Amino acid sequence: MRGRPTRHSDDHLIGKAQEVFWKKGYTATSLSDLLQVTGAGSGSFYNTFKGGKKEVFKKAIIQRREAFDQFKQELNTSPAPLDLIKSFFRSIAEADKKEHIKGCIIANTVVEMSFVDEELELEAVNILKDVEQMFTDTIRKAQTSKTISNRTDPAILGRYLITFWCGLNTLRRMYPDKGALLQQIEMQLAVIS
Amino acid sequence: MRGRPTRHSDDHLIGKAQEVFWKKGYTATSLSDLLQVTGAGSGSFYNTFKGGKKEVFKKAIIQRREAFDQFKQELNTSPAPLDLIKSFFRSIAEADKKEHIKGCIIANTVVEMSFVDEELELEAVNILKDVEQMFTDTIRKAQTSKTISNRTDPAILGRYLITFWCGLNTLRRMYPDKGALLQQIEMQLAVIS
DNA sequence: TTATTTTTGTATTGATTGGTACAAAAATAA
DNA sequence: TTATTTTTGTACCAATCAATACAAAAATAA
Repeated sequence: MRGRPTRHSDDHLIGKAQEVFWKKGYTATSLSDLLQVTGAGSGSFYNTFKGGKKEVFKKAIIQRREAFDQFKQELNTSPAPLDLIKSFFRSIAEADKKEHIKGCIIANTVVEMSFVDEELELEAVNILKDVEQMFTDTIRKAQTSKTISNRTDPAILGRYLITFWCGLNTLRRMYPDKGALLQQIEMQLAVIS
Repeated sequence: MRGRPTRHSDDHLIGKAQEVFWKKGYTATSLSDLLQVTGAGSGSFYNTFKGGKKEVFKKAIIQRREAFDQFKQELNTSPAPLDLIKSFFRSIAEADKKEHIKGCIIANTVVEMSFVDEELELEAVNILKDVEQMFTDTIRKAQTSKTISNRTDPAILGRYLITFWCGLNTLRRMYPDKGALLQQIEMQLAVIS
């Protein structure tokens, strides 16, 4: 391939941009924020992302979807998939304060984008629905294999877990504290047993 | 009192501003948005709110706190306060689509302001904590009066309800639909019984 | 009436916004 | 080497941002 070598790979730019978007959200993140954190100049930046700020944000969101898809793969090969999901919830309590306050970038996006950008809103909503589907499927299997005794419709319990996830996204900011969060996580996970 | 009469009362300005903030959030709402929706000119606007955009937002938030305080008053004189809270949750399902997508301005603010404005973030967090306290107190009374049989620590159940409220704030955007929401609301309220 | 006070409307500010233009740099292909 | 291609860095752009300056308007007080 011809041309001057790239100093800033797409992944590097998206990764760094994601960090800022995760903290400040889409609207509050300025282009100069992105240029500063990535180290790229605006010429280089727009050469990479013709769609500008919105394109990078979308790619940052898609990167989170891919991380989720990878988790789903691990679930599929796990002997106890429901335990893996429960462990994931419990591990949230272990995060440090800054991570609590950042929350989940997908849930954040659903809240922020409602009347700001329809396309980005839908993208984020669809990811949450995929996560919900994963919850539902896993719970259904756990019911079939008699791993859990709760016989409530798995669709309702899956929706219960995604609601908990989104609630946790705010609770973590109210109480960015391991003890408080773990107590609530254990109480809510006990429903799925 | 001397001086030219006010065409735009504080309450009118705050009320109209609140509508825009509720939909678009703090950052995405521009001053010209506010001037357009209120009908005021920038001179008049800044004469009323020396603190500019931030002052109006704070007053819009405080107005929501006052609406909550009023609900708390009604709770205090109610013969069945827990039922009033449950009815409130159920009434959420009845809202129309636009209301679902707007969600709760306080929960929205907690999510948006994390790394944007510490003062506004704290203000919103404190309101949610007050709501949680109301949940906890009401549940404690219902346990004492043997209105409910669940003997879990009321602090945990109060925190459970505020987590549900915040989760609902995102679930409503995923499924702005009466049936889906009511099903989830009934399932989660059943825990408090 | 005249002086004073307050709100209103308009013009305008400087700073920041997202985004372009363009030439130099730095690689490969011919 | 020379031509071509792509990235980079800098200068710059129009539009919008939140906010101010200021005089006319419209009331009350003296």
